[in-house]
Amino acid sequence: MRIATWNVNSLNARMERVTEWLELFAPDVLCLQETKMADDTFPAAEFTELGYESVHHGQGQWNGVAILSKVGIEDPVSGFGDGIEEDPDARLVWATCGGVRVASCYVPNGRSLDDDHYQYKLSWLDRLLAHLQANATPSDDLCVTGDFNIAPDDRDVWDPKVLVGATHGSAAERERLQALIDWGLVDVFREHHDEAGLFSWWDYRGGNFHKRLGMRIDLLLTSDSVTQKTERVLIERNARKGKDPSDHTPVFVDLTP
DNA sequence: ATGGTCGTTTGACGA
Repeated sequence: MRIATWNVNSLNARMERVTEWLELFAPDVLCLQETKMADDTFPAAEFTELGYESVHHGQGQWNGVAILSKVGIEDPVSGFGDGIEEDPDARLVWATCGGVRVASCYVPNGRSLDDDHYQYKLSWLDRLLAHLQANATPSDDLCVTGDFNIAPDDRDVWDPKVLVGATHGSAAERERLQALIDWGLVDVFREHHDEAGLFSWWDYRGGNFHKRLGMRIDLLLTSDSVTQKTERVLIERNARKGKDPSDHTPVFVDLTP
């Protein structure tokens, strides 16, 4: 089973690239982030024609997350569903696909360390952990994936200096990510690759992709049973090339049956 | 020279 994640930076703008990628890589599950559309404009019928069931949690011009699956969409949940005040942003959707509980997450960017949005980012990550504690156990088959807007360590950014005094690598963010890992998840990409400089996002500006100036912020966090079944984890860098790419490229994991 | 690019959109703002 192949589970992929991709921040598409507008599904309207990216639909051709997404359908092309589905045909080329035939993931069983594809988690999307930043669809930037409302539920009533999500192109579910087009995905059905390609063999995918789907669930979308959108709001309109910003945010929006989805899960596409060829192996079933069971028990979909949008948002945290924890009875506390609803998240104002559409950033989380869950579904069980082929026996794996999958989350498509779009963690808040944070903007800057002195911005209210940074506190929202930290509290959002706290709430994700609380949601896991309340709704899952580490012995479940879990794949919590998406755009975390966190570079887990200094190998995951082209120059660690850009993270000094900035978001994406602050101690508080990395502590939140570590708390998810301590609960019972693994950044499964790092089970298979040690090198620095393997990125999933590159700023559109300044030719950063071609200069290899990026970050690895799109993560697949797997529970132990899923980690044990992992054959490979790949960043599909070619999807960042060519006409009208997203600024993120897909990352996927292949599991043995 | 203190920007650079895309997306939402038609004036800025978010990433």
